[in-house]
Amino acid sequence: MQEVTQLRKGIQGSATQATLLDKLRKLVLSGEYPPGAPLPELFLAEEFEVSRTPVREALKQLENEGLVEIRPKVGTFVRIPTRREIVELFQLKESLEGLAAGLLARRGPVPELEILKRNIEESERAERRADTGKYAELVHEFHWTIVQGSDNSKLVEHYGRLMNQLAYHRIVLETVERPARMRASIREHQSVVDALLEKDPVGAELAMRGHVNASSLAASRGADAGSVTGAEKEA
Amino acid sequence: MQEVTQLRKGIQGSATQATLLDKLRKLVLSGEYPPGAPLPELFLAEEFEVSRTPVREALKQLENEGLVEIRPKVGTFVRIPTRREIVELFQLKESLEGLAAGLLARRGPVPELEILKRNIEESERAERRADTGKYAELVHEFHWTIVQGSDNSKLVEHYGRLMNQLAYHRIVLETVERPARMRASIREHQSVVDALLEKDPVGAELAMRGHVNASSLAASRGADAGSVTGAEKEA
DNA sequence: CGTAGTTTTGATGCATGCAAGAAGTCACTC
DNA sequence: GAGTGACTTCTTGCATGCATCAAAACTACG
Repeated sequence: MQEVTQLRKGIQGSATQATLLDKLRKLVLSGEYPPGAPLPELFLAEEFEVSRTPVREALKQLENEGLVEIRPKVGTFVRIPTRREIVELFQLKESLEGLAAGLLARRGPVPELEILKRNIEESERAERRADTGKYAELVHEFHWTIVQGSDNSKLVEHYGRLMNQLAYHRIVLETVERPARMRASIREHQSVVDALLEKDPVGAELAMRGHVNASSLAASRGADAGSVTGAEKEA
Repeated sequence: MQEVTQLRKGIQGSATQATLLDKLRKLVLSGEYPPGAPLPELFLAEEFEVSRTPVREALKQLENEGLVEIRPKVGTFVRIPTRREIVELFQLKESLEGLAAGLLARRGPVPELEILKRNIEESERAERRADTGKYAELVHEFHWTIVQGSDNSKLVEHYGRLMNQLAYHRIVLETVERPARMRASIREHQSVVDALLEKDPVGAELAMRGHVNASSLAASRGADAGSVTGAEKEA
């Protein structure tokens, strides 16, 4: 095993660490390792055919991102999220996306606007086809486009962290954008774009915040309904 | 040296790592290691009388916090901040503190209000005495009290990261709350508290954002004036 | 004198050994 | 049978060695 590793290191360069972190993050986010599951360094090291050292570093990073909990001298575990945290994260989401929309509106004519318009059209098609998978993907894109269009790298950075923590709760949230809300959600997207077209920062921010808020309300209601049932589906 | 370390480990438990991280962070934030300075693992290891491993972990953490930059296979360096980043961070600060003020206003009667009122009184005294040190400290406290009063742990967490990155730019920013702005700043604090007393979330948020925005404008103007001159003062 | 190729240096990235500690297990006592 | 104590096991935390690689220094050549 040692020789194999050495070889791969020689070939791949030091992309090992970043790759490893990504893999681990994906496994936690997807629920492959469910909340509460232990993540022993040695086990993961063998799993990924590296030594404990890079695994350790990756785990520390994940702890920093809020996905796992390291109990000193005991072990690392996938964090168990609380409902309260979800509410808190949605409050943050609202604020950050509102900021992004406002900044984007201030930027004048930007390519993002075309992308958003097309996104809405596609969303409508997906809604008509009742293609919830495609729809969810488009929603995700819509929000990210606005954030990245804010042209504020620090905002993007913090938003990314936030979304990682929220994506982690996707288990709970996947039931969210259910058909009943899809139409309303699209209308809200449209009004955000309208404000952007009119270069109205305040309007854009308010529209965005209203939208996120509405989604979050639907989300928490959804979570109340069937929270645990969908937990193992993704794995 | 090895035995000494072993001993200390036995005595102190595993508080070593957290302590080390704090020390390193402080050294970077204070400018002891100025922007651009290299941070070789071996050097730091000897400096703190530990091995490279814990140093490495601490450095990775600092990279994650945006304070240092790790160039693979080359080395770690104290990050050189750009002016643009400062603007970006202030935009985020405005948004997050606005959110916090709004949330706090929604919470009804809370002990934080008394703290804030006292803070303003003390600030006025400090202003009359032209005690800029005390005044800066009070401003810091004011803002943190509001954020922590939001009762949103995730907000506090993200705000903390943000402020670390901003504190890092303190070198540039310290010239900010100059006497000319102190009185205006206190008035703005007062209007925030007024809105809080009236349990007016929207008003509180707007007041807070207006205040942060005004500070940030003053800050960037200050930075434009004498940015580099004060750089070594703090070290 | 400038430039390309080569060597040397110095730092990181990873693997591994060892000690310390926490948690669960088992036996022993009352 | 229940509770308490020692013990075993499993895991982390840290130290250190070695291979790798980037960049600087040096040399030779045009």
